[in-house]
Amino acid sequence: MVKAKSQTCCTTSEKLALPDVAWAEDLAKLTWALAHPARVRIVRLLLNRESCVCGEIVEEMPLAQSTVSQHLKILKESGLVKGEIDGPRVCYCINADAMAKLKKLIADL
Amino acid sequence: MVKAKSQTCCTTSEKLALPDVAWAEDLAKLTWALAHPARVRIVRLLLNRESCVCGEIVEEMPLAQSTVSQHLKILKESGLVKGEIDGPRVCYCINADAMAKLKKLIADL
DNA sequence: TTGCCATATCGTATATCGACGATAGACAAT
DNA sequence: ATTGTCTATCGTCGATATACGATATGGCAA
Repeated sequence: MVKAKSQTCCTTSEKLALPDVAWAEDLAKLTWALAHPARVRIVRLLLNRESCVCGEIVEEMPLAQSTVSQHLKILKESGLVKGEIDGPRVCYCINADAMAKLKKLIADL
Repeated sequence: MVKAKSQTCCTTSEKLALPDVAWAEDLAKLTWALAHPARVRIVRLLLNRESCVCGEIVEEMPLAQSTVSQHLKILKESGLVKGEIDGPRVCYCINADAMAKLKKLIADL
């Protein structure tokens, strides 16, 4: 379809430093945590509510408790979410530092 | 370990509108495109170079040409990257609109 | 202790990812 | 037309994601 004339493309061809691999892995890890609609919704939920026990999250999602628990585990592993034991429940909340890091990495893209 | 006293958690408990499902899927689709270090590096490469033919990307990455092509396909499907046929080559570049959308969605989290 | 509740983990099935080599298709040059 | 180059797609493999129900764990209350 689109047929560009030669040389209209690829404006800069000087040698480019390879983007830092560790940095790419950092960002990929954080974005991967958000790479599923259920996890996006969980994060939104936590941001709206400040914090939230697991059971409330399960109620809001059309997923089994065990599935939600797995998503929460992934979010915890990414660092985006923290979980604190609060008696018989677990209270989840956003890790503001990790969220800020994600926002900065994306904004600086 | 960390043992919060009851009621120090879950500060807001009013009814919360379910985050928009379509919106969550939108963001998940974009973040998923970046959820792999190789794709993050490709995006960085394209941002640095304005545009870039496929072959140059392959040279920068420790991956087979077919693998890079697959990652590019995923990036195209997410909308983050556009590819224009330029004679025998394909010139890839960032879709600024999609990138702006991603940045806004993340910033507004 | 016993039982109850909330959460995590296990086990399993299916689907998708991510990698590669091989091959097909498109285009330019000869 | 033939050849060579560049890119996309196919086929395949192992690894991992995602979902669920069943079960284990941990804390609280009686």
